[in-house]
Amino acid sequence: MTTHATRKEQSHERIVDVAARAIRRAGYRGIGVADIMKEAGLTHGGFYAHFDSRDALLVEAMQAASRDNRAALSQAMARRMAKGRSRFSALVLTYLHDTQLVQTETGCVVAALASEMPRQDDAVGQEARRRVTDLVEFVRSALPHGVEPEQAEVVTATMVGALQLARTLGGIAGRALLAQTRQALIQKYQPTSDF
Amino acid sequence: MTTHATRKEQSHERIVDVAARAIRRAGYRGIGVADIMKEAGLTHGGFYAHFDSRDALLVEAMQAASRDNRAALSQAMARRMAKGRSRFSALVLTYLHDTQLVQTETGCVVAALASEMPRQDDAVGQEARRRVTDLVEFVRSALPHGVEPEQAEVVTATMVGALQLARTLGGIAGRALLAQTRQALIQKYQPTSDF
DNA sequence: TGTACATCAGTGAACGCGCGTTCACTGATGTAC
DNA sequence: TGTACATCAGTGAACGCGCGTTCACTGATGTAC
Repeated sequence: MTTHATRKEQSHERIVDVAARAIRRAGYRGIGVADIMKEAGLTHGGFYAHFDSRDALLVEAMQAASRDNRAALSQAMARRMAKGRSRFSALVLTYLHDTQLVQTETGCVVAALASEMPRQDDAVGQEARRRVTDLVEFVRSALPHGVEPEQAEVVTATMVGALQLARTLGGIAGRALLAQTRQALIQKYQPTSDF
Repeated sequence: MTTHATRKEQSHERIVDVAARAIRRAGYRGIGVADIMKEAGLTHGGFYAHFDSRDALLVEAMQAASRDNRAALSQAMARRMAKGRSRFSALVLTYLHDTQLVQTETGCVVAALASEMPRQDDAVGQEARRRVTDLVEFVRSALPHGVEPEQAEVVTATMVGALQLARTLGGIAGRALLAQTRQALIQKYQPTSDF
């Protein structure tokens, strides 16, 4: 709980950060322990001094991915709100921005892994559920006044689904899908053009 | 193109059918060639007399999964329409029915694999894009009169996302998310209560 | 109807490879005096 | 300030295992006459 982390803590953080990007880029099973360690500038042997198992790393990686993405999301939203956008519009425009099509590895961990999440057991599955509920709560906190809080689940599903389908389609079709979804969400929940 | 398939064609169909369920249950990488063959009542050696590669099977499996699910979907929708539901309401109520929470292996292949789809190359990636566009077109064909056709993408994203999040959450939370999404979609696009 | 042979569909051992995990060891850092 | 030693963080070889793929072979089915 101080400013200067030990050598080991720095390594730990680096490994988790590499894994947080790797799972979003390649999926839960898309990258191995050895490659993660190499990308963190280490050799694979040292891994188990940091984590009990590969699954334990996945849990920490999901947390880190969520924390980092939430910070970036909030920052980008703040910029839009400073320009007069409502919090809800800022969320939709940021979460479904065209750049999200290719920024999978620093993007939303739920969108990156949603269809793999139901298959995860134990600690990984539990952490996946937390990531979904956290995202839903974040969306709920950004709903415009007057909108029923129960709409948070629907808005979250729409945004997560749209990002996945757009990434699958790619290119022009993907960008069109994102644009239509942005417009539809804002038009439905924030029809008074923003303020 | 006749009624009685050869011995080999029957095996081929059985393998594809097993794979179509396996990828929806476990993901693209969740089951191996040997296990698929065993589940089809064969041994793994014969696999390459049927397919050029594992990827070639995945392509056929996605097609079969889509075809079978579309048939089941249409049938269940027809039952609801016979009871007075509109085509759109029937689609939403069927696609987001509570039973879909656990029927992953016979359910929608897009919902089962959406977050893995953007990572697939070549033939598998191409088939994944086809499965997405096909689903969007099916949804478009079910939109109520008067709704802009461009809404098909948004509705599809909402349904696919909702099914994934609900499956991740599971249990009561999952069913609540499905119910809210069903209600929101029908209320928005088919507010005149159905007919 | 029966025999001889070709083709077909599937078998099971083997391959090279990459994975998660373990472990004996090493070199660097920190502490005691 | 310097020496001796303990601890710490990371190394790299090795393990058992499962995977996709290949291939020589076998038994069953179908065809020719």
